[in-house]
Amino acid sequence: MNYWLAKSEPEEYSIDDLKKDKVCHWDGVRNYQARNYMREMQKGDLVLFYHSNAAPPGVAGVMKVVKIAYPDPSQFDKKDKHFDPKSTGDNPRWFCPDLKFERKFKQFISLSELRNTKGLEKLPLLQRGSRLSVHPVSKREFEIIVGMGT
DNA sequence: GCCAACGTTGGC
DNA sequence: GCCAACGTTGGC
Repeated sequence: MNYWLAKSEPEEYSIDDLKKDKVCHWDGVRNYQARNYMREMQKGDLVLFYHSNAAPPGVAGVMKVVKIAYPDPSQFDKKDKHFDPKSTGDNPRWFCPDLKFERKFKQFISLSELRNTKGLEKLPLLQRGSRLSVHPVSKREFEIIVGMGT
C-alpha cells in the first residue's frame, strides 16, 4: 500500500467535481516522471488531492486508486488539448489511472500550513521549485496531513 | 499578470 | 552531448 499526492487546478477539475463524478480518469499528465509514478500506483493506494493555482493552494481531500494506469485516451484525440501527435496506439507515451472520491477534508489544508508543519519538511511538494504534479508521500506524511484535515 | 524554476526541443 | 531558446507550472 502506497501513498501519493496529485495536483489539479480546481478551475479545471476540483475535488467537488470528483465528488459529483465519484470516479475520474486522472488524464492529461504530460510529464515523464509523473507518468512513471502513476504507473507505480496500485489498486487501493490512497492519493491526496492537491488544488494548485488556487487561492489558497492546498490539500482538499483523499482519493483511492481503483484502476491501475492504462493508455491515456486524450493523447489520441486530435481535438483534445493534451493531444500528442508523437504517441501511437502501438506505443502510447502517456498513461492514467482511475481515481475514486474517498473524502473531502473538513478542514482544507493550505500550502502555508503544510510548510509550517513539523514532519513534512521532506514532502516533495514543499521542496524548492518542485513542479511535479504526481509524487509519492510517505505513510507518516500521509497520516500527518490526513490528521490535519479531519 | 509577473516571474522563477524547471522540462523539452532542436541546432550544432 | 551541449546548451540556448522556448514553453509550462504554479506561487504570489
